[in-house]
Amino acid sequence: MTTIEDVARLAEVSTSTVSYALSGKRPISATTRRRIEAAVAELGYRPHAGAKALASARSDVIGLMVPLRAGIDVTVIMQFAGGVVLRAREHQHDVLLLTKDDLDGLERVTDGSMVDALVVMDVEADDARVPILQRTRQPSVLIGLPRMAAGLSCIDLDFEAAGRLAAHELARLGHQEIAMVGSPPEVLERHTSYADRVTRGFLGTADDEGVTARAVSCPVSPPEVDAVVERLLADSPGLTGLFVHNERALPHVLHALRERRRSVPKDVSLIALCPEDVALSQQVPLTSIDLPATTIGSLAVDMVMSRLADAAYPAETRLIAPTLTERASTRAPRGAR
Amino acid sequence: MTTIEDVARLAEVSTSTVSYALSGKRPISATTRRRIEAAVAELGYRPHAGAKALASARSDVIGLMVPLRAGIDVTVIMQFAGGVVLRAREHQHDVLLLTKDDLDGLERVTDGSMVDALVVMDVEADDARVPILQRTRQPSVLIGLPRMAAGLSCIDLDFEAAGRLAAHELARLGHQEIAMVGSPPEVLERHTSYADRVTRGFLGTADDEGVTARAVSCPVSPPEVDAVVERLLADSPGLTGLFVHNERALPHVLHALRERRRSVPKDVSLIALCPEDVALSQQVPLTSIDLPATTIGSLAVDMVMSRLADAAYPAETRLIAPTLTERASTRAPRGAR
DNA sequence: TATAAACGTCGAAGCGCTTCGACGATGAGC
DNA sequence: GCTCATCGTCGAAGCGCTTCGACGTTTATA
Repeated sequence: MTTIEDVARLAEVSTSTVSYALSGKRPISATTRRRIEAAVAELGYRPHAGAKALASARSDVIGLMVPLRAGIDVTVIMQFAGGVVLRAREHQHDVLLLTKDDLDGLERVTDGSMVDALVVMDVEADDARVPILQRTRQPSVLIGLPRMAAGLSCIDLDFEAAGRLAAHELARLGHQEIAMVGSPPEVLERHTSYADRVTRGFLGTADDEGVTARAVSCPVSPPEVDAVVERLLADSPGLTGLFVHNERALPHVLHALRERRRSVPKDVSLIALCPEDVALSQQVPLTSIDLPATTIGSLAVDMVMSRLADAAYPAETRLIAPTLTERASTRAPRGAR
Repeated sequence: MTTIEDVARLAEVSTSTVSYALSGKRPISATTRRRIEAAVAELGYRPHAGAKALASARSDVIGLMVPLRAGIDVTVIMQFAGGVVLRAREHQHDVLLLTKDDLDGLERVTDGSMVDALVVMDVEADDARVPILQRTRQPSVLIGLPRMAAGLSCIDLDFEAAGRLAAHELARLGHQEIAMVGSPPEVLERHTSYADRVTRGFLGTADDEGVTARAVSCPVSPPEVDAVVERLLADSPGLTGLFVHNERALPHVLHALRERRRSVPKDVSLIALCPEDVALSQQVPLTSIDLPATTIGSLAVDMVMSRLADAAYPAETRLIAPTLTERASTRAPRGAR
């Protein structure tokens, strides 16, 4: 292994000079800097991460807590993670992968100074991780909104606004009876914050606009989705507008409608809340509200880096405004004015 | 931050004794061990990861290189990653997330001693990472088979056997004209090793069994999949058996068949090569060859840990035998004997 | 032109941990 | 009863890096 001392010897300077040249924390003359850079290149020097962490109290690693049990909207998770990793690299940081339920792991990496900061995904209303995060030295940002988050930064799509937007758009098109197909029961039971919020927004706005609306939970297996759609159509014969926030059920919802001879968008208009590529890879390109997971991941990293750079930087909550893109799955209902 | 010295003071022993008690590398009397454990618990002591890494030349972290650009079989990737993380924890290791194409990152974490070992996913025939891995001190295991892998361990599903198994099963059922719907063109162009291997197995065995077979590449967007199926049916009017190794195209293949009034399995038998939950979440439960991604991820970690524990442990290549589970998407063709 | 400020570099002191060698105290073997 | 290994513990020497204070040397400032 080549050390900073090797570099110093070859460049004929002291190790501290090498350190300063590399970190830029003190001015170094152009000529010695060049000599040092040459030595670094020649030896292929890379600082030892552990030594650096020990001496500087910075590991240059951020922790990312992901729900890793396959199943829940894998696409979304991967996009978040992708955004986080990419942006972390731009900030010269690596990413340590932690699983959502590994509370002990969380304490291990914070108390053991493995990570400088944390990004936490899939936050629930009363998330067990929140109290731990509140008492660690490391700044963290939650993707999602817990009930209580004093001192913690949060970021998320403004799901409530997304629900409102969907209801508003369906109402605007003239739909009088609409419904939301939401998250699987497990998710709702955990009170994963976004699920509650989107429902509230949807139902509230429908109410305001004088439109009949309901919201149903929806599992993800084809037969169960089919049953949900069956029941929905039976209970609401006049249903013409659907808002689906359930990535995995989405294709099966479309299939169930097709089976029942309900054409999208002729008989039923459908708005999806999902990543753009999911909306585009259905049989019909779906009018959708984008879930900009990559962007949110990147922003989460930016936030946490700001707090790392400046201890006085305040905790904040950011809600990303939803945008709706009209595609081929919505139109005015038959006989609308 | 509480240090080993705090623990030593409270337990009234030297720091080295604490270290030995915690690592178990030297015998410690039961009484002092108890005192130390009590002190550790009372202070909530966690060793500083950087200091430990510096002193012991072990970071207790393994690197995981993942193709993080969303798109390619997200489910599979997540399952691999899940298996890796879970098993790594069982070996007292954390996981550092690296992206596939970050070659510099690879060198940074190896040369900088950030990781003790590496698990590398989505390996191509001539993977640029292979030479780097060969010259690092850290052991690594590749998920996939590169053309040349001297000194590196590899593990993967035996994709060639999987191709053979699929062809054999279709032939056994009596299908005379079969086809394989394979990976997207991008994947094939990169010579991602599994794609080549599965095709070879499929065509070879079909040939041996005297069955007409072909293999086509297949993109993932619905219209493109539709076109592929269209062409396939046009070119092979007698086609009754299909083998699909393309998780993202899978639902659209099923849809395209349905559109053309080809019932599965009445008119066309279909075998999928994908994770079990994907096979089960289609409209028809699919006869499938399982891609045991979680298992492979776990095994990869076990392999790399063996090499870490024992420098003499040889590099090896392990191919997991495929298993086929019959479900509702296959049967003998009409009028077969 | 004298004087303070900024520049460029060095040496040394840690950061918190592991591990080697040493050393007294036991217990076994004969 | 004496030797010798083993046990249990300690002290000290690093691991490779950052950073503080110090100390010439320039360069501006008046």
